[in-house]
Amino acid sequence: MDSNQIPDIVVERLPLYLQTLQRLLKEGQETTSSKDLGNRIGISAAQIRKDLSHFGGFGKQGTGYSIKYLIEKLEDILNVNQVWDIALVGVGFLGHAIANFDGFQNHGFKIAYIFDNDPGKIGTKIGNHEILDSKKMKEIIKKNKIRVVMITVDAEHAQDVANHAVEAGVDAILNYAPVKLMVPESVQVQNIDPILKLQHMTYYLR
Amino acid sequence: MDSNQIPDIVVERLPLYLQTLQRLLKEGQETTSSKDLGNRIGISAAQIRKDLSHFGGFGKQGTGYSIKYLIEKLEDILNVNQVWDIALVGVGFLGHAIANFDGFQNHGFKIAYIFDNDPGKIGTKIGNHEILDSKKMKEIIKKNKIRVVMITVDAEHAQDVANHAVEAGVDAILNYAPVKLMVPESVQVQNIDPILKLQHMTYYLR
DNA sequence: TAGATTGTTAATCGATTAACAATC
DNA sequence: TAGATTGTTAATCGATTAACAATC
Repeated sequence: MDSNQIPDIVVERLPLYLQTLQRLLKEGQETTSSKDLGNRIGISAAQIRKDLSHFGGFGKQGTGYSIKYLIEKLEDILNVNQVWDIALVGVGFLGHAIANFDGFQNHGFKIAYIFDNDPGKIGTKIGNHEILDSKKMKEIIKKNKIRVVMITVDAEHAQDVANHAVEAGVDAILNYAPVKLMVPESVQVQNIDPILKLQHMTYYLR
Repeated sequence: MDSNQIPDIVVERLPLYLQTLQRLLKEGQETTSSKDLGNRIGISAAQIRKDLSHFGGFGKQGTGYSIKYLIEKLEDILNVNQVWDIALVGVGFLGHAIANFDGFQNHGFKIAYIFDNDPGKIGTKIGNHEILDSKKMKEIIKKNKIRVVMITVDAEHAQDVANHAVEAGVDAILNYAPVKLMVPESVQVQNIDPILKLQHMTYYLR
């Protein structure tokens, strides 16, 4: 166990470990080793052991790790042994796709509120969610203590939405707009931008 | 100029530099400095200069970088001074959203072919693209020398699609399915998975 | 017991930062 | 000229890997 600050690059790998372990469990496997897990993920066994050792000793010499137990531990560490209500802001094609995505539920998340500022959309439904007026976002986030927001509005409005969300008390933002959001240091931001990923790959295409 | 292998972590940052420079150009700015750019992106000026120095000297002492010139150079380096035709496979909500996204065009990409295996979808249209039968994917990719594929099918079918794409000659895959794809070393893979990003953030939420 | 695999320490490797001469 | 900023070298920092005693 290490009570110092955990490097963020280690934290970043934990969800990947969790995902892989969950797949193995589903496939009926009961134990794994750092070697096995590393092979599947494409990283070294040493790195997996080192990463996990920041949080404790979860394995047994000779036999490796109980998948079920390690999943539990990782869920605890990542705080996904609970369900986080998410507010989704922006109902374009992308927001619509995310609102209809059913993969969040089993992994610690739930789209709980959906906002848009288009009068033509407000009041209509996606699944069983009514689209709410963005004007009410701040109030509703505050009242329901929502801490996680997904932003799927266009680049021009993303910073505005982020500002309102932060004022309402949100402290994690998953941003799909192609802009760097300016937020207080205490607020987590992660970006998803397919263009950056594509351009990263085309570098290698000659 | 450095003729050795460029670290991938450097390559990964270049699209972000390009994106930021394009925004600055749009805002009417004509020159920038490593300090200015660093401030906007949230990294050090030294790192930007070091990164760029792998590819050549693009700036002028005292005045910094011509934004227009640096954009040109980065587009050359990233091979996005051309338009890459992309094949999109899987027309669920997400595939639909991507097919309708108009942000690719100006950044080096174009959705050129869309595939699905659902007879109810084949032959219907998204915008002016007809949805084609996945059975024809391999042939069409080969014939049209498509090198980039986006996979938006579910986790169970993603590896299958990847296999066919690779057999057809594709060498870059943007994968939205929550699985690690097994492909030859020569094939680039990038993953987009919102759950991993969300769990990365919830680690920090106490 | 013999084989396998952990958790941890030390060694290696690589990335970032600081500093500065060169020069616009 | 004086101020600003580059490109590059050396110093620092941090992450990954190798190795191994402990032990299931």
